[in-house]
Amino acid sequence: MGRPPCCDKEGVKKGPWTPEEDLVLVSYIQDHGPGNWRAVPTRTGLMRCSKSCRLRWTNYLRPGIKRGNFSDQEEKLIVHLQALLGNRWAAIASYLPERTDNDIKNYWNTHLKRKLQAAAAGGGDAAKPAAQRPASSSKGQWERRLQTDINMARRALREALTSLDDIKPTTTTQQQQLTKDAAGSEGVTVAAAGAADSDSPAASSSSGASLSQCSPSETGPYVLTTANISRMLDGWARKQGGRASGAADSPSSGSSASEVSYGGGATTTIRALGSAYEYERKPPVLGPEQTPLSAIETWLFADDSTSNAHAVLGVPSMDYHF
DNA sequence: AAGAGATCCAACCGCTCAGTC
DNA sequence: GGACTGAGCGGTTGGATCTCT
Repeated sequence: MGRPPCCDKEGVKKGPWTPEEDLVLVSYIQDHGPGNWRAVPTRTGLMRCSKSCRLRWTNYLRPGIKRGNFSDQEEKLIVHLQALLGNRWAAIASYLPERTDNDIKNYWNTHLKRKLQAAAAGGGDAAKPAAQRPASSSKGQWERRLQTDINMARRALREALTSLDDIKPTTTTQQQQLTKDAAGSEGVTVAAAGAADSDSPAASSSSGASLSQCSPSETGPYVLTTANISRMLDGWARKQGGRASGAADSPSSGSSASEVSYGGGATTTIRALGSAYEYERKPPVLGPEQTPLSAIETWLFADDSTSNAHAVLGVPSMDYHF
């Protein structure tokens, strides 16, 4: 039996989302939370497939998403997780809370795969994507396998993180700088989000992610706008019942505001209310004082019993041993 | 300056899984 | 237990942008 389409083909809009659509979706989710995607198009009036709405939210509008500019740590982690898990991008993304599976998948396909192929051609095949293992037919099966292999995963991740030590600066000041850089890119506070990572190469790349730093005169309004919507969401959810699109809510004391510019000049000021991901299912974004992988590392080394990891990664109370 | 090719990424498609009746 | 439905996942594609010649 053929599965019926999730939505009628007629009258369903496709292609890039407009800022107006984004706002409608964001406003709806502010009020109702993500979920029940089937109802979203009808309730919002969006001429979009429910799947499209969900995808737009999870991959672009969801708060706490970091775009582009993959760090060496993230890169290494992705490579090793891919080797362990195969192309299970959602599972891999679960270890990188700020990244979407789509983002990781794209990054893998456009950067890492090629890198590894080049590395393999160069002789070393240690990082060979071993994930050409046959995909299991059942999520339950692979989750069980994952459970079974959890220690192997931890070991491999330790190797990944340890090998970073060869890349990373090793002096104290350099480590501090590294931590600061990571924090700068991770601690996307509403006020300063646009200025994150200004010194990284990728920040000046052509990717849409970096465009959030550009002025409207430098970029089209759309990318800037959606980036700001995403940023706006970083602070949205604390106040129940408040609608950001209304922009009428008074900000809580001391909160910062982010301005969302639309189209050719109409500007909607969105008051950011602080960071609370009320409806967020992924783990919360790490604070600016943490390195981006510390949560993973904490997990990674949770059941080990030695203690030189912090010397390597600058993360306190983390064990690290071989 | 302009055209061709390469690159990147947002979005779509089709499938499977899980929950409900 | 089977049918149905919603949600999620991974593969793929279309088009915008960048780079090279």
